[in-house]
Parts: sequence; C-alpha cells; structure tokens
Amino acid sequence: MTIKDIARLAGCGVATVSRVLNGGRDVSEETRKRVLAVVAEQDFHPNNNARHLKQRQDTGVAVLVQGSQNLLFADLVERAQALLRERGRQAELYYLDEAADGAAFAAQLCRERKPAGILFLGGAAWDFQRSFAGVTVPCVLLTGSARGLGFAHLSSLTTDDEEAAFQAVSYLLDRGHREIGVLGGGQPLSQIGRQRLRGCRRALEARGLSLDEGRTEPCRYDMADGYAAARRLMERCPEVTAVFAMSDVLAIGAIRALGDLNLRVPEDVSVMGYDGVFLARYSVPRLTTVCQDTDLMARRGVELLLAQIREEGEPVHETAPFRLLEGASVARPREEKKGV
Amino acid sequence: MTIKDIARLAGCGVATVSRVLNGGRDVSEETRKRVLAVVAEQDFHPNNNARHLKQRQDTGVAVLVQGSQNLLFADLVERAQALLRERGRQAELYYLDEAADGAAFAAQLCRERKPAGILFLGGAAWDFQRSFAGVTVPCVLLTGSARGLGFAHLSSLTTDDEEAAFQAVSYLLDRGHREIGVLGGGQPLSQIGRQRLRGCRRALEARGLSLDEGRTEPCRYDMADGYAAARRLMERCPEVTAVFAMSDVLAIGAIRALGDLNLRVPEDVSVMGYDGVFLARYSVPRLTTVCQDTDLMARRGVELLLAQIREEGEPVHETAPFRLLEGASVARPREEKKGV
DNA sequence: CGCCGTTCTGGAATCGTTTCCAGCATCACT
DNA sequence: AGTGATGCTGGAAACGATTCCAGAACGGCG
Repeated sequence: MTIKDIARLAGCGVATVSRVLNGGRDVSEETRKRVLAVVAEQDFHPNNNARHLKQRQDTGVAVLVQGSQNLLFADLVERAQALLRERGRQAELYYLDEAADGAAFAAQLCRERKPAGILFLGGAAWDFQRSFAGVTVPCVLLTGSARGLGFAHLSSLTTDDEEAAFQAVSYLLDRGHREIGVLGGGQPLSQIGRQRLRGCRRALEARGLSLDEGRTEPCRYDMADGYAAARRLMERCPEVTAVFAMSDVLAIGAIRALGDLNLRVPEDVSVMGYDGVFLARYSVPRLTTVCQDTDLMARRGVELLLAQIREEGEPVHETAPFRLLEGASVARPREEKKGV
Repeated sequence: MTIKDIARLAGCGVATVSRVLNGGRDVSEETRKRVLAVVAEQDFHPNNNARHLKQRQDTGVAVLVQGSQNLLFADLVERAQALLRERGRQAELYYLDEAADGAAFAAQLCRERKPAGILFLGGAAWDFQRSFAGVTVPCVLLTGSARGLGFAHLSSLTTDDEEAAFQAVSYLLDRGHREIGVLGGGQPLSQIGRQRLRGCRRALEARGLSLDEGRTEPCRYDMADGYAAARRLMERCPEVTAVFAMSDVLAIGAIRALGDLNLRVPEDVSVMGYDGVFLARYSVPRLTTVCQDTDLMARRGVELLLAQIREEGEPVHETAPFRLLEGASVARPREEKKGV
C-alpha cells in the first residue's frame, strides 16, 4: 500500500496525494476530501524512510540521557517525550552509560539517522566542538554542563549550580553545622560537580570556614555509589554532622549507609539532597533538597529545541529556577561540638 | 558524500561499495581493502533512510515502556538497550503513559518507522489481535500480561504472577498476619493485577481465610497513588497488620503514608513489596519484596527478540524466575489480635 | 475574441541505498 | 581448443515518498 495506490483509488496523481498529506496547499477542497477519505479507509500511513530520504531529514527528535538511575531524568524524559509527541514530533530516547562518550554517540546518530534535533539530558562536559565538526543539528542541553557551548547550534537550559550549592550549604550552616561532608559530582569530577563544589566553598568561606578536601567524596550518580561514598566519608571523618549529596539518589544511598552505621537521620547526621525528584517526597525521612522544576524545564527545553528547528534566531542560554524544599532530613547538629 | 562518491574515489562501482559495507561477500580482498580505506578516510556513514527504504525494514529495535515511574523498567530498559547496542542494533525507547493505548501506538510505529522488532515492557493487557492485524513484526513481551498471546509473532517472558503473589502472601501468613491489605494492580485492574489477586486469594484460602474485597485497593503504579491508596486502606480498615503492595514503588508510597498516620513499619504494620528494584535495597526500612532478576530478564528478552528477528522457529513463552528478598519491612504482627 | 493570470493537476526526476543480472576473466577439465 | 563452472564486477532498476515544472481549465478584461 503506497501513495501510488491511494492515487489510483482516489483517481488522481501521486503529487496530489502527497500535497494532501503535507498540509494540503494548492489542492481543491473537493479532491482533498476524496483523498483523505481513501487514506482513512485504507488506514494508510506514509513510509517515513522514503519521506525522510527525500527530505534529507527526519522529523523525529532524539533524546539522549546519560546516567539512567538519576531519577531527575526519569521525570524530565517522560514529560519531554509527551510534549514533543503533542507537537507532532516522535521522540526517540537513548540511554547512555555515565562513562560513555555522549558527544561521539550523538554525532554518529546524526549521520545515520538524521534527527531534526537533539535534546541532551545530563552528561558531563561534552566537547561539541570536536565531535560535532561538520554536523549542524539543533541541540538543547538540559541540566548539563556549560562547557562547549561555543557550538553554534546549541541552546541550553541549566540550573545555576554554583548558586544552588551555595544556598544548600548555607542552609546547613544557618542551622549550626560546621563539619560538612560533600558527596557526588561524578567520578572523575565533572564540570557540574566542580561548579557545585565552588558553591560549597563560597558558602563556607562566607563564614570564615574553608572547604576541607578530605570531606568531599566524588562519586557517580547512583544509589550504590552514594552508599559507598557515605560510608567512606563517615569512617574517615566521624566528626561530620551534615552531608550535602549532589543528587537525591545519592542522598537515599547515604541515608541507608548512615543507618547501617547506627547513625540516625537527622538526629545524628543531617542530609541535604539535590534535584527534588518525586522520591524525595516519599523517602524516610522526607528529603530536604534543592528542588528543580522538572515540568518547567521540560516544557522550556522542548520550546527551545522546536524554536531552533524552526530556525528562529540564535541559540540562547537560559538559567532554570530552583528552590529549597524543606523535608525532614536536616536538623540542628546534636551537640555543637565546635560552636563558633 | 554518498556511496557514489566512495565508488568514484575507490575506482569501482556503487554495487561493490554496497557489498563491502554489508558483510563483503563476493568481493576480492584487494578491492575490499581499498574501499574500506576510502570509507574510513572520508568518515563515511551510509544513509539509513535510503538503506531502510530499500530493505523495507529498519535494523533498529523499538522498546516500548508503559508506566515510566516503575523503577523495575528503569533497570530493564538500561540493560536491554545496552545489550541490543552490543549486538549492533540501535534501540529506540518510547515511554507511554500508563493509560495510553500501547498496542495502537506500536502498530503505528510499525507502519511508519518499520523497526526490526519491538520489545514491550509492562503494559496492561494489550489486544494484539485487533491492533496488529496485518502487521508482522517480531515482538517480545517482558513482564507484561499474557492476554493476546495468540498474536503469531509474539514471544513472551513473564513472571508467574499468581505464584509469586501466592508466595508473598504466604510469607506474611507464615509470620502470623491474618488481616492483610492489598495495593495496586492497575486502575482499572489489569490482567496482571487480577493474576496477582488470584495468588493472594489462593494463599488465604489455603489457610481457611478468604480475600476481603474491601481490603484491596487497585491503583496505578506510582508513588503518589501508592500513598493515597495506603491511606484509604488504613483509614477504612485499621485492623490491617500487613500490606502487600504489587510494586516496590507502591510500597515506598505506602510506607510514607503509614508514617504520616503514625504507624511504624514493620512494628505496627508490615509491608511487602514486589519487583526488587535497586531502591528496595536502600529504602528505610529495607523492603522485603518479590525480587525479579532484571539482568536475566533483559538478557533473555533480547535473545528471544533477536532469535525471532532471525526467524528462528516459533515464538516461545517462557517464565522468569523470582525469589523472595528478605528486608526489614516485615515483622510479626504486634499483637496477634486474631491468633487462630 | 485573444490574451493573461490564477488555480489545480499529474508526469517525471530525485533522494541514496540495495540487489538483480549480465558480462568478463580466469581456471580446470575433457 | 572448447566447455562450463566460478569469482568479481558495475550498470541499472527498484524502494516510496517529495517536488519541480509544464500544462489544462477557467475567469476577467481590453
């Protein structure tokens, strides 16, 4: 069943059928009706491969996600895919290992499948300049690192990670914590991780304290790593009264680790998360966390991508809002061992 | 840069280049080397749209996931996609809302994109017979319902849901629980939900008890629904001493709900989960749950799909193993109010 | 009536592959 | 030397859409 058959059944030429199928300009109302009737009757769907071959581009959009266990992405991905579908664009999802070379994968995807655009979720600092040489496809980076933004077709929507980390640690300091451990940031430390660490340092230095490198535990963004890192941290630095985990997933792993060390949260040790995923609102105890607005991010990210696909102006770089969500995982330190 | 240019540069015909690119049968070693050199030098990638148009099929595989918050699928999806990639098949992921008509979506996907196969994760009872009329694409159903297995191109790998539920509830009964609530199964109740309920009923009847319909709370598979359902259940039936949640995600929501009602887990109420996702091992308290082997399921599921794509024999229907994973969310009932 | 502009139409070229098929060597064997 | 089998090769015909372009039909106007 091809466009030719439809043409025959509708008593017209293939060109006319094609025109009807693509917006129906320059076709009389009568023929249009007739063709559409046949299409519906035969349950005809045009072959995308043929269509894209001729148009030299896919209408679909690729969504690349790096780090599958990060629940922040689960929220974002579902939302983004639904929004894209509403706008008539199929969104294909690709999960990549945290260690994989996302930029190279994306470049290959462009050459082979030629998507109309790419939405990047997470990922370390990718070198678009290098891998995307010669590739011109609209891209949007969500929650990723800002490195390589020189790439001409890349928009971005990222949280001000330094400021968010600054506020998170300040929140802990406000409640009297002085011995603060830090978990996460990628292994090895990613661009984002470094930004967040900068925020931590700034918060500490604003109180005349300094970031103790011995109390930072870089690790990947999954629960197992969060668990392991928290254990290492507490065994090495038992004086720590609060932990700032750079992801809620890590925070969950850390809480479990603390429990296994017979430390209660938040009575003995406070835990601050990051992301504000749905799980944060259901964990025991509820997480106090830096909450990102996934709904807004998905919506705006999709908008930016579609705007670029329509070639409306230059790529833009925006900052996504965040707010501190108070749960029950942070309290004042048990005894202010080192009260200033 | 097309195959024609490569042919020109390598001093041969397009047919030869194509043969080299596809396994290189019937090509002299010398020409093969020469062509490959040019391909590498020019960083040439054949156009997939043209290729698939001619072959009338995509080499890629589609993975359909229904119910994005179900963490069981997160595990499975990542694993399956990685395995497929290893086997040289790009896997595109599509998330569907739990309420969406997955079979219709899949049918449309087949007509438009023509994937080599489809891997289904989850989903209620889909009517393959109806939606897939005329479509012949290899399919594998993982963890889904068994309805519609009459579809000729469908293999399946499913857990024996009835038996698993039987064992889960028996475990609770063994520990002295008599007033047992049940959460989940889809809203409205899915095929799988009904099977699990049958298992519950069988376990209860084996002890001379019966399944009290008033103590079952059908709900969707996400934390918010689990929370709400658990609250409804406990407010209506305060005598309940143990809850069987048909998914770990629901169990987490339920634990939070019980906490908000000032009921401790497991001291006041025990909670049994289902799935054995990574989160189960890190939650507080650790979940006692029916653990499915996601690694094995992904591996075997991919194998079944690839076998069908290679057209090796008839579709098969297999059962995936499970085992009870003991955590700390189940204890004996506080006081055996109705000790037999 | 002749001419032009507008609106609609369908044939044919095109996109970049795969694959059929015919053709040419080369070789072994009668 | 003639024959047939075998191995490589390249030209050309698909695949199923889009889109260019030329042409038909029609109406309005001088």
